[in-house]
Amino acid sequence: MPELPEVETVKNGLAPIVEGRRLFRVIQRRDKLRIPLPENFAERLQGRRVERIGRRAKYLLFHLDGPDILICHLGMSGRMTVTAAGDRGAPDIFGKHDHIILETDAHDLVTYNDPRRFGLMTLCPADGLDQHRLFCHMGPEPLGNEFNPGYLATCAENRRSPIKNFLLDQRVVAGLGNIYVCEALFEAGISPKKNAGDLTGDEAEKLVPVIRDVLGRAIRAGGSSLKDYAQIDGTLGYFQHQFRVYGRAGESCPTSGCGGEIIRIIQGGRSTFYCPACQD
DNA sequence: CAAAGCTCCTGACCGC
DNA sequence: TGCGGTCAGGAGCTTT
Repeated sequence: MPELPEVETVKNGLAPIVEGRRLFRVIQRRDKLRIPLPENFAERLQGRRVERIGRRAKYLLFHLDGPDILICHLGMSGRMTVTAAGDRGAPDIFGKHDHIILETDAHDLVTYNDPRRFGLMTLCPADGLDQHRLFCHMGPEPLGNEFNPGYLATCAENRRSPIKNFLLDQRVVAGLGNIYVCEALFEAGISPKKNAGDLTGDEAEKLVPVIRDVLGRAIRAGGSSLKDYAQIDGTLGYFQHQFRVYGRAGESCPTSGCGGEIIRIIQGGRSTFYCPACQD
């Protein structure tokens, strides 16, 4: 599933295709994704120039020369595919789950495909992004300066939920998903079951750089993946990571000398993978 | 206000 | 081979 590093990689892959380009044509093949698409969605995008593509949390932002910003979320199963102008068949053939197609004035296609439709696209006034309902309660970026041990410790005070759930709360920090929270807690040696309110200052000091490091490594891996492989099938942002605990229930703990076994538990209805021996 | 529960959706997987 | 049942999962919204 696309987590923050994948979204960053998608952003970097789309930038050279769309930045500075006008949207020559926009094809909308259904009324709604996770939420309804806005009125006149395609018409409002068509003819606009993409000034810049950005990211906030796991949202892609297409900054346009018109009144709107295009907001995209890839949800669970969303993908962006680039089809170069020279590789297009005639006529265009679209897949069952190809929902939105952006054609640039260079006639490259950017296709949004999402089988489960947990993703969304919407528009928001260019000067009102921070006031938009999706963003107005959002916490700081995990890679930004505002997310630091002091902030995290203050935020965690008196909180009664497990640290795992706490870190997934987008109001606390925006863009962390299930995989990277599991990985970061493992690398920081903190139990996912620990109450957020019981987080010590030392643990906050450890956790913040670990989160940055885990995300940073994945982004760098995505960058190299993009460079090496993105041309093959045009799909952006998916690459193989070596996760230490995620998806590894039953395997032995990768910490040398630990000897524990990674287990899977459910927290807040979601899988958590961790080593009960070295995360306490 | 915080925390828990609900919801959207389909592919994958399982047992018969 | 096919079919019904079950499950996962991001994150905003609703309820407690």
